[in-house]
Amino acid sequence: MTQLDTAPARPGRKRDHTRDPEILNAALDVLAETGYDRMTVDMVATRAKAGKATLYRRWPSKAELVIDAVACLKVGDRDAPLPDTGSLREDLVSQIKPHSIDDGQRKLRIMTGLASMLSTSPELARTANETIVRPRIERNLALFERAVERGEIEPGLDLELIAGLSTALAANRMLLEGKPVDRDFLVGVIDAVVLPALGIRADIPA
Amino acid sequence: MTQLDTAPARPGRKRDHTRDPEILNAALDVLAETGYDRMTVDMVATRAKAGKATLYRRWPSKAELVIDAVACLKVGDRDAPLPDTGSLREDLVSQIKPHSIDDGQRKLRIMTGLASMLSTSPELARTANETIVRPRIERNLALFERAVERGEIEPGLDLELIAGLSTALAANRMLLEGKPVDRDFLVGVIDAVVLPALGIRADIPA
DNA sequence: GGGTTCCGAAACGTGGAAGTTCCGTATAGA
DNA sequence: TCTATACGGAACTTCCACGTTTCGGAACCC
Repeated sequence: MTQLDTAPARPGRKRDHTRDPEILNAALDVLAETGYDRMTVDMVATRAKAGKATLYRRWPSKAELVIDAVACLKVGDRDAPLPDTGSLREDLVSQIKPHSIDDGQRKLRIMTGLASMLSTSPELARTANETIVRPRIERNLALFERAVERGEIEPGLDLELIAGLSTALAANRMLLEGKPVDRDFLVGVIDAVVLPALGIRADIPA
Repeated sequence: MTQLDTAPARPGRKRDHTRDPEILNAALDVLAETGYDRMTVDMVATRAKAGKATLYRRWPSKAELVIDAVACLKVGDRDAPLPDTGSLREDLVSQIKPHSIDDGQRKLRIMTGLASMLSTSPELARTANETIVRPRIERNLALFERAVERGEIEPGLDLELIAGLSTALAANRMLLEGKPVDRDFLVGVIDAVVLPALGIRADIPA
């Protein structure tokens, strides 16, 4: 019905969409550092070495820019192969790599920056949940289910709840206690909470 | 040196300090509902049926008003007697009362509203931690230690970590999943995570 | 009772950030 | 080559919330 239906061929310079990821990444960085409310569009533009007009040409508002940035957030090592050592503990621990820790810290900071919006915008809450926390939980669930098939843990447990333990505790530690989420902490959570909840006694107590 | 050193006796109407708690409570309500950045001093004044000038006569800025409100937050049932049923599970479950659930939900929402400030203001982070989350953890720790003395759980566990499980999971559930933190959920956390982490097998599986 | 201060309410000044427009330059289509 | 658009950069407008001041009235001390 509109003139754009049949004639989208406009003259003039085309938008350089290769810059989109840089802008969205800059938005995520500023978001992680300052939080949604204190973050300004100027900060994002400066960080991305772009003009503010360029940003508003592509996203209608600050809110939509942030939503898109979260939605396009690199899913991290989703495609990385799941470890399969035959031992659930080894599988879980082998997932804790320096790269994975840094990635997790950044995502945690992004979630913190979004916190004030999560209760206001259900759409953003759903997007953030699906792109940031779900992938991590899904990986844990996959490891758990393989352990069930091996007979290492018994069926019937609330795996969903247990798979979310590490992220919840990590968020708590960083936000409230202000302590770093390092390898020792994550291994400690696995041994002290996750494995016991799965019915696996700590076999390396000393 | 100033005239206030020796002569604090000023004439005129005195400040009605009985209104302080109402104002601080209104501030906490608005904070829980809208979050720190979207909260305005006008909202607090209107909610408290007070003038904005009255608020600024007592607190020099919005930030200090909020800090004071959090610091003066009613510590809830800190003085309520600890349950002592002889069974750790009974002790933990008996703490879950309707009043306690509502109180916890409100405090969780306040923490959410503060989230954007926690990483900015260490003073506020410490205050919020001490008045909101620590009391709950301390109660759990006390119950745990009595269970250690009874021989119900073995010593040497990371009780500090385990005592913070329920609050961390409750925050996660409300903020990310948007589901209510009700009695069933809290009991489920105790049975599926807390007690196993303490080395107590679930004795009521069926 | 006079003077001083507090009260709630409303108007006011100010700064900062969202969103818009303009500029000079660069790039693509006709 | 000419025109229309995108680009980075900066000025600009608009809006909103902090924080201040003013006002009529009420409470308290002398």
